[in-house]
Amino acid sequence: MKMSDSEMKIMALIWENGGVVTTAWLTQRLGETGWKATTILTFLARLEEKGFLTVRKNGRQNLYEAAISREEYQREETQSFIRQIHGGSYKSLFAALCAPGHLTAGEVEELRRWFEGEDGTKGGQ
Amino acid sequence: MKMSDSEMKIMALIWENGGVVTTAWLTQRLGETGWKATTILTFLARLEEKGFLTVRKNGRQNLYEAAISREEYQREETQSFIRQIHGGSYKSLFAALCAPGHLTAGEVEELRRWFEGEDGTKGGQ
DNA sequence: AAAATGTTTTACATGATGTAGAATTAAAAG
DNA sequence: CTTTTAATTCTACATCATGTAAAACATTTT
Repeated sequence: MKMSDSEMKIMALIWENGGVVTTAWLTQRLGETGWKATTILTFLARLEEKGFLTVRKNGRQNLYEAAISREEYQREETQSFIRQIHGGSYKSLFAALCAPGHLTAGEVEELRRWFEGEDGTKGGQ
Repeated sequence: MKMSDSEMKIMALIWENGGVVTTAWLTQRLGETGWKATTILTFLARLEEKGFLTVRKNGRQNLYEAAISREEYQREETQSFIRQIHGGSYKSLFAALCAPGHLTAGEVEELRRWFEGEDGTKGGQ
């Protein structure tokens, strides 16, 4: 299940916050979007339906908490992306990354160094 | 502009073929999908609208040719993916790839070796 | 001219997404 | 304890992408 752009914007805030958030807190942070309160609530409800958030109540207020970490979501999306666009081939992905005009030589070098430090057993940073 | 799954299936055949294809050829290859001729034509028309195919006529037949290579499409999708899911960070992508349960330690090692051979100036694989 | 064949138009259902008013419910105030 | 207030849930709807294909149209063949 994928997040829409709007849903992603909300999840980004929740992930950033790192804990339980209230609608009020979110609404305040989302002020610049111009979204009405009910619009935000709709997105939150959909995020719960999709399994990305858990909701519980405190009095009449809702408390939301991420049900998946940003890293886990990124991992899942990355796997799905490689399957869809690169036919499941990591090499195809790497070739795309290394193509001229995308990663610069310097960036490739940086990643190579980073790679040398990887042992494949530790998780994302 | 993105390709839908059905459109992608068609493009895969065209890319595989490497040259100009006719509807008849495609219809034959797409036999197992069970798509009606007009359905295929609809997908082809949409692929042209989206700029992925060029069409020209030979008598009453249409001739289709890819307007973008598979590699170029993969590059564009990869860039867009990194922006959307990893906030533009290559490191975030790599961290997701190296997370336990995705690439195996052996695959990481293989990629690391492959990376060492890269100089960042040459194109696809 | 008629028939066959390939293409273009038009159509429509379904589902995702953005958007938010209405209705409901629960807490706070009086 | 009743009325107000504030937060949430329901319901609604327009738009767009997608899958699907019949109907209509245009060319060749026969």
